[in-house]
Amino acid sequence: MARRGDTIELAVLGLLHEGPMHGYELRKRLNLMLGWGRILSYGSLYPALKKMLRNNLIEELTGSAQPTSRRQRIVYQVTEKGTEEFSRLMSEVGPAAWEDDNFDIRFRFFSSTDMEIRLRVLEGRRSRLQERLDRVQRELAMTQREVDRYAAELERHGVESVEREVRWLSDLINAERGTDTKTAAAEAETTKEGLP
Amino acid sequence: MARRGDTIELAVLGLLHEGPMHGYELRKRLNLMLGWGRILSYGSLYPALKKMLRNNLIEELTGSAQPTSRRQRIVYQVTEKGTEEFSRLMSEVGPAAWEDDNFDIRFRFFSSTDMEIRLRVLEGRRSRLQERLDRVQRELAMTQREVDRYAAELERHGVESVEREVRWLSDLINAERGTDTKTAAAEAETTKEGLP
DNA sequence: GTTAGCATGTAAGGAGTTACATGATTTT
DNA sequence: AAAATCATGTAACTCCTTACATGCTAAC
Repeated sequence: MARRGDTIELAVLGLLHEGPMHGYELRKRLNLMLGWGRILSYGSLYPALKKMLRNNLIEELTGSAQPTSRRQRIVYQVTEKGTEEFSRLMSEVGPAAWEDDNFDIRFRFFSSTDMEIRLRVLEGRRSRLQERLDRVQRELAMTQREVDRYAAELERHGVESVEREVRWLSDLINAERGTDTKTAAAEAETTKEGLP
Repeated sequence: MARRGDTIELAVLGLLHEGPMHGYELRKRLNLMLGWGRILSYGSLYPALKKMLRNNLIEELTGSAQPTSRRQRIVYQVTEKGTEEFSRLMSEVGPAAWEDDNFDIRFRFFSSTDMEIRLRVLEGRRSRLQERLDRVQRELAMTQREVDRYAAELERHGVESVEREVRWLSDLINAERGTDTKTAAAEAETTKEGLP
C-alpha cells in the first residue's frame, strides 16, 4: 500500500541510514535530490518527522554526539523498527514505485537493495514510460493533427524527453544484467542511435 | 496573483478557444498535454468547470450545434469575459509562469500572445532552471562528495536533463529573436553539441 | 446480451503549501 | 549593530485524488 505520502518517509529513512541528521539538514538534502522542481516546505517536513517519531521509526539522538555545546537542534537517527520499515518499503515493488518522485527516491537508495528489486523497479518504470508514449502517439494519430507550431514543438520535445529517459533506463538495465563486465553497457551504447 | 489552481483554468480557456468541447473531451486533451506524468481526475475537472460557469468565463453551448440527436453531454464555449480573462492570464508574467506545469500550458498557447511576452516567459524559465543548476552545483561542492554510485548517477542524469532543457529554451529564444529568417535557429543548432 | 468505453458528477479525505511565529548564531 | 541564515514549529487553507454513484451507447 505504498501511498503518495510514504515518499517523504522513505527518503527520510534512507538519508538517516547515511548518518544522524537534524530537520533543517534533512530538508536541504531532500531538496537537492527530489529537487528538480519541487521544494519541500517545513510545513510538510516537521509534521512528518513528528509522525515518524510517534511510530518509533526514528528517535532523537541523545548524549553528546556533538563535541562541546551547539545550537538548539534535534538530531534524529533511525530505530531498529525504522530500518525494518525502510527495507520493507524498498522491496515493495508496485505501481507507486514507477512514479516520478517515488522512483527517484528508490533509485537514490538502490545500494540498499538487491539486484532483483532494482531490475523490477527499472523495468517497471521503463514500461510505464513506454505505455505513456504509445498512448499519446495512438491518441494523436486518432485526433486530426494540430497545426499550431508551438503545440507541435512542445509535443515533439516531450516525446524526445521521454524517449531519452527510456534509453537511460535501458542502459541501466543492461548495466545491472552485465554485472561486473563493461561489455553490456558498451553494447547498449552502440544500439542507442545510429550516426546521423 | 497567478496561483497554482489557475493552471487548469488557463488550460481550459485555451482549449475552448480552439472550439467548443465537453468535459470528457477536455480531460482527454488536458491529459495529453500536461500528460507526461500527471493525470487530471474528473474530481478536479468537473468542479473546476462548474466554478468557471459560475464566474461566467464559460457557458453551455445551446442550440443544435450537433446534427441530429446525440448522447447526454454538456458542450462548453468561452464567453467574452472568458476571452478577456485568458488574455489577462497569458500576459501575467511572473514566477508562477516558470513553473513546470504552468510553463507548459503557456507555451502550448503561445500563438495567442505576442513575441514580447513569449520572450519574457522563455527567458524567465531559462534563468530559473539555470539558478537551480547553480544552486545544486554550489551545494554539492560544499558538502563532502557522496560516493554512492546510484546517487551519483541520478545526480548526473538530473543535471544533464536540466542542461538539455536550458539548451532547448536557448534555441527557442534565438528562434523568436531571429523572427523570419532561419539563420538564428541554424546557428543555435551548431552550438548545441560538437560531434563525438 | 454483455463488455467496454462514453459521460457526468459528489463526498471524504490526504498531502503539502503559505503564512505566521519565534529565537539563536554566524557573518559582515 | 545589522543582516543573513540556521533552526523549529503551527494553523488555515487549497488543491487534488480516491472512491463512489449513475446511466447511456457502441461494439462484439
